[in-house]
Amino acid sequence: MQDSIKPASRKRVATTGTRRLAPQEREQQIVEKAIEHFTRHGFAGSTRELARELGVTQPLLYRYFPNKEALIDRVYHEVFSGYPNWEGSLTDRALPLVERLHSFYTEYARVILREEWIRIFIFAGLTREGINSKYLSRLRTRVFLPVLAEIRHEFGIADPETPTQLEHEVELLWAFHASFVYLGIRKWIYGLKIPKDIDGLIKTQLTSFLHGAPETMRQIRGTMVPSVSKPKRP
Amino acid sequence: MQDSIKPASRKRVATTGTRRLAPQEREQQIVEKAIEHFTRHGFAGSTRELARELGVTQPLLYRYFPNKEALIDRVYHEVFSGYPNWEGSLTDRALPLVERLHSFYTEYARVILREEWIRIFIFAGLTREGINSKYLSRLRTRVFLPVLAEIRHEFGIADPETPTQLEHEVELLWAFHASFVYLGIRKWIYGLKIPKDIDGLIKTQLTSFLHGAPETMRQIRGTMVPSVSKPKRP
DNA sequence: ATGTTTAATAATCAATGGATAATTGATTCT
DNA sequence: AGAATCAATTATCCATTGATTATTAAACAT
Repeated sequence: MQDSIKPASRKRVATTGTRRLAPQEREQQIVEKAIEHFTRHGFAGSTRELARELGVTQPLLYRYFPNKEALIDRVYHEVFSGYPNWEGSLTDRALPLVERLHSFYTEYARVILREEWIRIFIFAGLTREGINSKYLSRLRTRVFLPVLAEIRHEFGIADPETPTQLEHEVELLWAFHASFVYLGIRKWIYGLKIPKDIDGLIKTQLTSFLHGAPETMRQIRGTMVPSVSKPKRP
Repeated sequence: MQDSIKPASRKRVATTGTRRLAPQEREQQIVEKAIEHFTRHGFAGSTRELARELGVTQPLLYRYFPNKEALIDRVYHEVFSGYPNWEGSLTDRALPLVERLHSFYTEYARVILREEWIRIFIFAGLTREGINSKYLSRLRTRVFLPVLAEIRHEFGIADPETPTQLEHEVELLWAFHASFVYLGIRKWIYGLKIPKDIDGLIKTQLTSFLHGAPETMRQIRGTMVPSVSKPKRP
């Protein structure tokens, strides 16, 4: 079992029957397998089976986490934290808007089209009400609103005149965004095949979006008259 | 099933403490509450709590369903069956395409934006691999492909020349479709507010889609050259 | 009324799963 | 080498849950 020989520093390289790891290592190992486990079975996945997958007894988990809930929290944050300022480049007008959007969504897709991202996000939404709100409101302020501003700038569209007009614009962005998230849902929840060429896909959707959205934003201005309803001007 | 005609027909009108219902009624009652129950808690929701919500003992459920699995199956089919030929009107060229799409998606949204539809569909996808395939392949053949054909016809676009081109077109439709499904996901899974004016929203998305998609379909023809790669013609 | 049918309950089982306490044994320090 | 430390296991508890069996009692037929 233990390759006892050697100076103490000789850590066992995670063969089966791994015993007595450094706490830090063991914790990391648990978290990683827990992500895998909860990704597959949801948060209802049992600690016993998780322990089995780790090749470890179930009570050991309780040395590292006070209860199952704490482990779940850790898993959630491990998956959804630590993406710093991704969105920064969206407003860099040195580059053409299409390119900015393309490179942002390329990176974004790379992250969210992973099995654990999609499934854990959805599992979390289903069973822990409101837990995703922080992520989603960041998405709105750091992506949706800036992108809308860039589109208005690029296509010379006036700012929205009412909150309702703004919300309609935001909906256009939700729709665009959804086309990528739903790709992940189709793959990792419905079990469908999706195109391999994600990059080509992003280009196509982007083309479609940039043809459709600006024109629609203009119409939103024209149709949805602000406060005191003016007569429509044809 | 003797529906004993006559005076005897005086059934207790489901006050609390309802005992001894006609089997048919009881079964219906169980199914309805089960839809509610599994919608909220997923298929992991316990039969005991379901029984409690019904005001009935848990073993009674086993008089009506051989096991929990059978009840779940029934719930699934109750929610996702029995929508006959919805899609028929999509190809009725007597009406303008915009109107056809508008009325189809109005009706479609009315159905899928319900809590039980969204949540049970997702719960099912997450825990029973492939169970949604039948529904989804019907969606493709009865909605996506016909709509694409109608768009080509309306905008004078040639048929796709390769399977890949077709799949890119289908992706455009998935994206459009996703904008509605994701509305339900935002509401019933993320717990976000969504616009009240769904009808206005459908119109906006439709405008955007019909501005963007046809143009993109033309580009797909131009860019993705069939089999033996011809030189691009500008 | 009386007996038959059967909807519904009471009682109970066995398996599962989260959590705790006591024990073992590998590693490290002196 | 021997003692101390603490990672990991063993044993066990108890609540929950799907499922079965035996019993009760409401409704109907005669």
